[in-house]
Amino acid sequence: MPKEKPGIPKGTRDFNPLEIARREMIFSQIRRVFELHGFRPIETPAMENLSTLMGKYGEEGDRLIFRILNSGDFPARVSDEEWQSRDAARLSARICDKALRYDLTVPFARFVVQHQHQISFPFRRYQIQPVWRADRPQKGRYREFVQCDADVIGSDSLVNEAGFMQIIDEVFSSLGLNVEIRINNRKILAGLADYIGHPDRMEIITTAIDKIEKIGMDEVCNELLEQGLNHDAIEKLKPVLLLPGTNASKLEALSGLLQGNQAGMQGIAEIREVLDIVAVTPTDCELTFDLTLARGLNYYTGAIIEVRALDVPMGSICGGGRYDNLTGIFGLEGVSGIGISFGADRIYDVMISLGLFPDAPGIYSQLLAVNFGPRERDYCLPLLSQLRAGGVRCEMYPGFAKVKKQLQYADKNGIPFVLMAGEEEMKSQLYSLKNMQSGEQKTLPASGVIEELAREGG
RNA sequence: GUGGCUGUAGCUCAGUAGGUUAGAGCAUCAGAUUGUGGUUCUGAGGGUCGUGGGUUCGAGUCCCAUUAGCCACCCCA
Repeated sequence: MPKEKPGIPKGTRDFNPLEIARREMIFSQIRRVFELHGFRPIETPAMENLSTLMGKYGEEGDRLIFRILNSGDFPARVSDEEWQSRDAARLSARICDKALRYDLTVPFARFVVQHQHQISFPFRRYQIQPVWRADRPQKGRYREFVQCDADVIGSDSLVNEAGFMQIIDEVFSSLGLNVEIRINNRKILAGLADYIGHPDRMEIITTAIDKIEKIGMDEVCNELLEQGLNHDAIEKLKPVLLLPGTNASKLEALSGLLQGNQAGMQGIAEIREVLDIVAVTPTDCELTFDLTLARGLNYYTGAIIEVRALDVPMGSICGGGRYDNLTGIFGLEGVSGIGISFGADRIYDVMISLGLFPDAPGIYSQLLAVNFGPRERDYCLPLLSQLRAGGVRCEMYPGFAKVKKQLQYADKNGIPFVLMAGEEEMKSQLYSLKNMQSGEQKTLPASGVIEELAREGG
């Protein structure tokens, strides 16, 4: 029998203790800031009904949803004709009722509608859980990754938008990352589409101009041409997208152009108000109004936000926006919400490449008791209990290995103190305590050991 | 879904114009007089060279297929 090679699905990862410690550092900062802003945690299941997810992320999104094959005799429910059709989308809908969650926003919308009678609005929740996408993995792209979402639902006040700017600023400051927050507004993009005479082509226009930075203006124009926009429209659009200057001057110029366009002017007014509110509080991050920011997720209706690391090329590490009617699809109309999502895994990757993690943030025992034999072991165990009662992490080496081996174990696991007690120590009711960093060794009574560990900041 | 690159020990890689028993470093384990680690020294285990076919007297090396991983596009955290 050939042995099975160990492995995990591509795009997924194992995390060792050091990586966990570092990831936990990111999660705890994000959690701390969310809670400081009054958000409260919820959790939802890893899997949702497939129907809950389908159609919420656009055509591309549907394809990237991980489906879960039904249990039992699922083929019996499928006709021969359906099998023969070989239509993946149709078939999967017949043999899969469930799917892994693709993001946290749609499950949250479902949660809100389902529990609307227990929720008082506006509702501020946060959620830190993994999501899954059947994407082809590459740098900064995983098939399983953790999103850290915060949303306010049931309030259309722009204070929320400003609040999220604040949160983003605080999270990245606390992690020591330099970032640029970019903000735009879907209403401005709608106004722009209208302005160039293609009000119905907003989706195409936005996804095209989103690529300006990547492929350049010329390529974007080519793409728009291919999509059926005429020359005049594109020529009209060009100078707008290249508007130079500060946030204020860009907004000024834009409001001149979009005069009389209701959606556009409203978008401009919204951005201005958000910027004004943000200006009241001090922020570290760059906050730029960027007309070319056009996030694809099709449920955004107002503000759209994206954050990028300044010192490392990486996709967006945080994104979000306002959605006016996400709960509508589940039957709760007229509830506006806004939320953001931190991509913990990308933040981790950025911090690794910048070397921002402290050297040894791991959690390990502070003391190892060397195990000389049954009597010596039983002599030490009560002291270990006492130490733990005082909050000192400690452990007894299992089994009676050579002392050399036991010390090696302490060394490799970064355990700073080793407790040794054999014949001699037991006779005089003492313990030998070795400091692994200095090599220094003291012989002390139990109380002395406890004091020493307390002094070392256990 | 489309394209490019790669696949030799647990890990990182060497491997020369195809030629004998495929190497190194790290890691692991064991020893250097039996209660003292991190340094050093010695030794050991571990590979059907991703898989399948082909060319050849002979293939880790050349050709084809297949598979896995990485990178880019698409889209996104």
